[in-house]
Amino acid sequence: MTTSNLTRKKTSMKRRSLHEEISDHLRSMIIEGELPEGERIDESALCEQLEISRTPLREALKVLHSEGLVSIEPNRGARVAVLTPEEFAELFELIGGLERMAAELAASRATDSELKKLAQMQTRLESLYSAGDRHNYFELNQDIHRMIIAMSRNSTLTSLHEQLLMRASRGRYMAIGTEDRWEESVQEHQTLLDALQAKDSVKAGEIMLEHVRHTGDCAVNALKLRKAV
Amino acid sequence: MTTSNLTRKKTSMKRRSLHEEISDHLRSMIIEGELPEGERIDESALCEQLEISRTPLREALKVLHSEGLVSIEPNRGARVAVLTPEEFAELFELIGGLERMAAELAASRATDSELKKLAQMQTRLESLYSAGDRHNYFELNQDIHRMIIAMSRNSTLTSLHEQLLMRASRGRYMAIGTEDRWEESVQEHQTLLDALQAKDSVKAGEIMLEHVRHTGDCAVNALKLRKAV
DNA sequence: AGCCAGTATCAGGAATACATAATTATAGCG
DNA sequence: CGCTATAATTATGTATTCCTGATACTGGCT
Repeated sequence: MTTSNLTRKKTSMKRRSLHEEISDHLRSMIIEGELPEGERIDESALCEQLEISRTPLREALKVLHSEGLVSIEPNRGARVAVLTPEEFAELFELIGGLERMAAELAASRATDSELKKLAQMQTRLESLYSAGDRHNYFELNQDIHRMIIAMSRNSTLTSLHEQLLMRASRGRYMAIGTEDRWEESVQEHQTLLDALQAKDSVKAGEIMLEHVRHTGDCAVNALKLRKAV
Repeated sequence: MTTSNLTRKKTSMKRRSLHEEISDHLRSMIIEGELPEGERIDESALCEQLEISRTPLREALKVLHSEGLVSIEPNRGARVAVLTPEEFAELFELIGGLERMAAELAASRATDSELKKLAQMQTRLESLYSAGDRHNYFELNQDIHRMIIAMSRNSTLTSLHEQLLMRASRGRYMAIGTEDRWEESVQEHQTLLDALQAKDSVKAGEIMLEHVRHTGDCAVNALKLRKAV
């Protein structure tokens, strides 16, 4: 039997299941802070609010749980995962390692056009810094990091990084809480760019690791202070 | 054979939900190869086999999906995720980076008793190598790696590593497919131990990275060959 | 004979219904 | 008056049912 499936060609229609959409929705609700840390997640209430049934919601909660955004206690329901300073520090340590790896790989794998794009982003970053536009600076900063991760040409690494970033994102904005750290950060980005352009893997990795470590330490301290209140 | 060891006796009721047990069960089924790569997962059939209903099974599938062990196409069901050589290579690259990080941290954080324990394991590893006991060698090898990860004192890193190892485990055993690589591997473990005992973070990290990279390359090649058949 | 259309069948997705554990309220007792 | 035990209530966990989209089959057509 010749099963030549010519009609198998299926345009990647984004057929999103309900639980997928709910996952995304809840994920942003958590990240945006709409659902605060530790908040109890009342299934029935949320179902009513989102106008869905419990089945897909519960599936979504399982997904978010294994992403580390939600904690589930058997027979006691789900709540938005609380991030202790210790966990947050661990997370940043981990992210630092991943970004270092990415920077190393990026140094050896990046194309010229990618480097050029990165240079442009860096220029814009500096102007945003000069303008004191903290919000857009922060956004662009994240984009630059994401760009470097993507330049590693490792999609597994990329998606994992993205996921960890989400877990950490609730605290990450604190990183640029102080002006002096801000200036330092811009500097580090520049030297990192230099290393990448020079295709110096080791150096790029080192700079990135230090950069993230600094950022992380800042954020951890900010978080500890805030928790102490 | 068809006997389900998913007995849920009320007497031994742990706090584990059904979907959690199912997740674990399916996870081992996949890792053990009982459910081969690409195998379609028929929900009704599995439910009947495990004597449960579809609801918890589907929840478990969502979890396994976000762990990367199962792929889900909307309206087309779930199947055991297939690991292409490319993905496998990415995975190993990633694991390499994580283990390097762990080795670096371990070098600075390990206690003397941990180092002693590790040295004992190394001794045993060498004797297993001499005896040609491949199976136990492989087991101990994994334990050593896990031990070093644990010595990093970063539980987030540890659990992530464990998860990635699962995804890769179906191909990992191929790593020691050749004798010469085997001997090399034992050597690398020894020098790694030396570096850890000397608390030389950088060196420990480098050795670990190289070690995993070698192992990975071997495994990737083996996988490619096998896929080509 | 091969191909396409229409239909039948089936499996997965979502909603509802049911069971059970946890929490809270209440009543009885000390 | 307070404490404990037990009942009521609520929310979670699981099963069942319904619905919808996908695949397979059949029959008519070129």
